[in-house]
Amino acid sequence: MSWDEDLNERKKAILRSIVDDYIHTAQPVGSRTISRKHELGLSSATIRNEMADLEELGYIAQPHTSAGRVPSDKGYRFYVDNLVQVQDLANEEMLRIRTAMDERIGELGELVRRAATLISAVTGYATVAMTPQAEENPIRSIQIVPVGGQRVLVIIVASGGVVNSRVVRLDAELSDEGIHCLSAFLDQRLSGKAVSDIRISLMLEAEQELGLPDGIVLPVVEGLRECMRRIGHAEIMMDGMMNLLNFPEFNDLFKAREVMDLLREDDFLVELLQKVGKRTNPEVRIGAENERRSLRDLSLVTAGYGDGDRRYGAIGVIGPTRMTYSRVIASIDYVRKLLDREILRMIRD
Amino acid sequence: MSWDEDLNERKKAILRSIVDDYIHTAQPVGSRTISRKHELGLSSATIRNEMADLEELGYIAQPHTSAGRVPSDKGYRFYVDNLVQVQDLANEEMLRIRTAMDERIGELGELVRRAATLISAVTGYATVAMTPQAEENPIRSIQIVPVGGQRVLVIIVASGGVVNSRVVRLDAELSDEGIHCLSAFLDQRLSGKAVSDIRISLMLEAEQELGLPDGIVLPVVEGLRECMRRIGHAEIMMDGMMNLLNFPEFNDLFKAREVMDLLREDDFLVELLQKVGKRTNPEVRIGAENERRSLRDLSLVTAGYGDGDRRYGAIGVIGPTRMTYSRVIASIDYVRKLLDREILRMIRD
DNA sequence: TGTTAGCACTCGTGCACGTCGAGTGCTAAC
DNA sequence: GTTAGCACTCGACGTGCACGAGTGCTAACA
Repeated sequence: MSWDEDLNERKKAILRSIVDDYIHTAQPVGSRTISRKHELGLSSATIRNEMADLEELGYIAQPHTSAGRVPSDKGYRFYVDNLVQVQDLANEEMLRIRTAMDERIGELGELVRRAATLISAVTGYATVAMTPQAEENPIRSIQIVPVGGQRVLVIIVASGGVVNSRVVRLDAELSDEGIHCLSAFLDQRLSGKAVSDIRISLMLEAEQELGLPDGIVLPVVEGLRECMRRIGHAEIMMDGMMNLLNFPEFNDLFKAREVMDLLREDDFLVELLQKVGKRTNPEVRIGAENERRSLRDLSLVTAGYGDGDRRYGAIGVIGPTRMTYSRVIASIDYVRKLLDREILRMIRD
Repeated sequence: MSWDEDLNERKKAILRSIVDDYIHTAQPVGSRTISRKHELGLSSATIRNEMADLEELGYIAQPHTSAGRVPSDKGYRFYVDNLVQVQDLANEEMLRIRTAMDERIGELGELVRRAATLISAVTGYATVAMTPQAEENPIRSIQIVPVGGQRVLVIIVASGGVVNSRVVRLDAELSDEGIHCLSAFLDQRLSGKAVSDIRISLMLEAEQELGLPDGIVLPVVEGLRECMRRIGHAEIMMDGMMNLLNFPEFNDLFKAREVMDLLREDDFLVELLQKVGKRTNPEVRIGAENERRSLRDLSLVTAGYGDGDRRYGAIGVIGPTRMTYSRVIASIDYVRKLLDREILRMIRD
């Protein structure tokens, strides 16, 4: 759209005032309010005239005749595209985020979860995050480590350096050496392969060659499969959903439930975040720009992170359309950068 | 209390009818409803007389003059102690739970999380669960495993067979053999010790004796400490909070928020569940029997699980006072038994 | 003596109506 | 082009009223 032709500077200033005010109060904004609070040097009557124009152009709307104005989706869109000034987070906030993200965490999932927690703490909205996924990820190495009590820790490192592990209970006893041999065997046979290459023949071979009893190889392989399943499937992390209940737009319990239910649909969230996956710059989807009906009163700010190539995930903030876009965009962008850095640190080897 | 003297059989039957009905409808129960729905062979007038008595005795109450009756906390208490018939879950339900709990899961935390999910799925309420904790748990064994990219997996097994692991990024490069040596060194030096025995002297010793560069031992030890911290501190798992929004008693958004906020106070939940920790039989706390103000409209059913000795955790269901006690008690008891079994499997070695 | 039918009474719910005030659009004056 | 003034609109809120569910009480019945 060719926005700039539409609005002169004064209209822009007034629109900005309306949006800013509404973001804070959640109440329709009247002409008098603007002429008092914001120092535009204009009387309420003048502002009323401009507001009538803005309404005709579709940037704002009136909930009912004698109410103030409320930004429309188009109004928010213009605000986000042209009016909002994204400024860096405060130094303390950046420091806090950086410190929390910089604790030598070696597992991506843990890091992403932490990122989500930080973002919702900083913004006060709900955050969703998706871990990178890479189906048909070749196995780089496998290790089986005894942890006592007929249990072993199954560790898998996939290409790209993703690690996953799981404690598995065996159905039979096996010496530490036996476990070590099995570990070496599986590592040697499966390195470079995909998990779908694990076949029954391989399992039988392992049992025969190493002289293993029943009840060893099967649980281990099940564990490997589960680990690879977790690596291959994107994992969704969430935080701060309860924050949403603070906002008056969720006073309608039905709406609140609708959104909460939506946020439990992992499949939907995966699809949503995959779409934005590769776009690193924060992207804003406002109200009805969202396809899902239950999101049409909400806004979504998303950004992708990743290694710049195959492995990418995304983070997103969900809040009312009158969210503090500048702050949200700044936070999400900052955290994204940190994630990018960490992911590069992890895969370099 | 010496309940039985208070109520004759007919009063008991009427009280049971009131509670049963109210649990389903959440509407005050009138005398006519009872005389129609429940086949007691009594007219509404008779029932009215009995209800007046029950009210005087404090078992039921009237929200206002022309409304039906609602069970009081005392009424629920009597119902739970004397009237409710706990019956086993349906066979399919038990099977479903058993199958999900029986997947050779070797890590207690994972198991407990699954237990919580199952309980809230079966009951339709919210579930909280606490993992066993054992502060000052001696270390049984330590293993450090390279996973590529200057990262190692730090694995700790504490007494009682609890396993915890974490991927840690090192600040310097180290060969696989070097890592192996460090692993053996730490394992040998720290087995049987508590985590508080890790001193700077030990770390310096490790660096000198093994000729390690800076940036290796510190991250590893930090990782160990974090693992032990997780093992030592009880972890709280939750599931099904959103279920609560379904119930009309949460239509008051303020109340809903209050409860949700409470459920985020891990400290409070730990304290709560620790109190019941060792009592294995399901215990019911109704309404005002709870100390916390925000729980006074809710009921809590809890049960402890563990090895019968030092290590114990607890699970609990939170719902409106008009919860389906029989079902909740049955579910929680069944899951508890399975947890007991698994925990014994894990520590035997 | 226990049970029941009948009836007056209570009180929350839903609806119509009136008042109040915030905010608007329009007009005329500056 | 800007602003003061004014009539108008409409939601919020309070009041009054009819309705109905449910009660307690009394008197009749078994």
